[in-house]
Amino acid sequence: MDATPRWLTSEQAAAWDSFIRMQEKLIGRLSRQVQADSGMSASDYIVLVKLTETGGRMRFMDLVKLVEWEKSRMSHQVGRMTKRGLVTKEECPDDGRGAFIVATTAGYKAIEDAAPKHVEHVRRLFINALTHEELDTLARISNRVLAHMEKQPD
Amino acid sequence: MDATPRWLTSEQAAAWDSFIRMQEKLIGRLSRQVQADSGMSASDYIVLVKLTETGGRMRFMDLVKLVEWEKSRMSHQVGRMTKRGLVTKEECPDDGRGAFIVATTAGYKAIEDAAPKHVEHVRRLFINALTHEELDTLARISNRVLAHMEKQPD
DNA sequence: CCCATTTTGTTGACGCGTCACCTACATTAA
DNA sequence: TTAATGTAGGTGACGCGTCAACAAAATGGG
Repeated sequence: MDATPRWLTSEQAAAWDSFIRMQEKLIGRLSRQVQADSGMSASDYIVLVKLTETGGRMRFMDLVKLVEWEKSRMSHQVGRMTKRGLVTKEECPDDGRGAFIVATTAGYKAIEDAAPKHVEHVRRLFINALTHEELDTLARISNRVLAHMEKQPD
Repeated sequence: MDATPRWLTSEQAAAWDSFIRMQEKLIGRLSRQVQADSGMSASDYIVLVKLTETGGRMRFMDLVKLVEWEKSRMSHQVGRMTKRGLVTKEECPDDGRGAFIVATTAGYKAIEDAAPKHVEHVRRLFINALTHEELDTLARISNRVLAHMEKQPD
C-alpha cells in the first residue's frame, strides 16, 4: 500500500478541475473587463487600489509586501505605471537606496473611475452566483488553503 | 435605496480577497513548480495532458475547444511547443485549412515524467489542506459559479 | 455556378511575469 | 574604521497572452 497514491481519486480530480476552470474563467473575464472599460491592466488596478487605500504614498518595499509580489515584478510594474502617468517615484531622504511610490492625480482619477465598474463585475459574475452561506464557506476554505500553504515548503 | 450598492459588504469583500489571494498563491506556486521540475510551462503541461488523454492526435480547433482557450493563444502555444519538439503539425487531407496536432515521443515522455510530480504538488498544497467534505463543497461552489457565469453576458 | 458568409488557422505588436544578475546604500561586528 | 553581510531596488532577456487584422479554404443559398 502506498503512503501517497500516484494519482487523485476521480472525485478529487473532478473537484480540482472544477476549481481550476472556475478560477481561470472568472479571473480571465474580470481582467479583460478592467482592461476594456478602464484601459488599465488588472495589475495597474490592484496596485492603485492598495496604494491609494494606504494614503497614496508608500515605500517601494512596503508596497511589494502589501501586494505580495516579487520586487522585480513590482519594479517593472511601477516603471510601466510611471510611463502611463499613474504614479511617480520620489527619492527617500532617510535612506539613500529608497524610493517612495506616489499615486498621481491621474492615478486617483483612474482608480476612482475603474473601481465601481470592477466591483459591479465581481458582484455580477461571482457574488451573485452564491448564497451568503456559500460565500462564507468559500472564504473559510480559501483561508484554510492559504494557512496550509504557508506551512509547506516552496 | 440602491438596487445594487456601489461597494461590497465587508464580509463580501473579505471573502473575495481571501479567494483571490488563495487562488493566486496556489496557481503561482504550482506553475513555478511545473516549470522548475520539468522545464515545461504550465501551458505546455495542460496542453499535453489534454492532447495525450485524447489519443495524442487532434484537430487544432478541437484542441482549442477542449482546453477552452482562444485560438490565437493556442496557435502561439503550439508554435512554441513545436519548436521544443513536444508536438508536430500534420496537414489534414479532408480539409485544406486544417491541421492535426500530434504529440511526439518526447512530448509523451515529458508529460509522463511531469504528471506524477505535479499531482504530488497539487495534493500537498491543496488537497491535503481540506477534508473530503470541504473539497466536495468547493467543487459544488465552483460549478455553481461556472454555471452562473455562462448565463451572464461578456 | 457564384457570391457571401463561416470556419480554420496564422501573424505581429505590445504589455506582462519570471529568472538571474547587478548596483548602491545601510548595518554590524571585529 | 573597515570588511562582511544584508537590504532596497533596478535591468535585460525571454517566454507567455491578448488584440486586431489577415489569408485561405469550406459552405450554403440564389
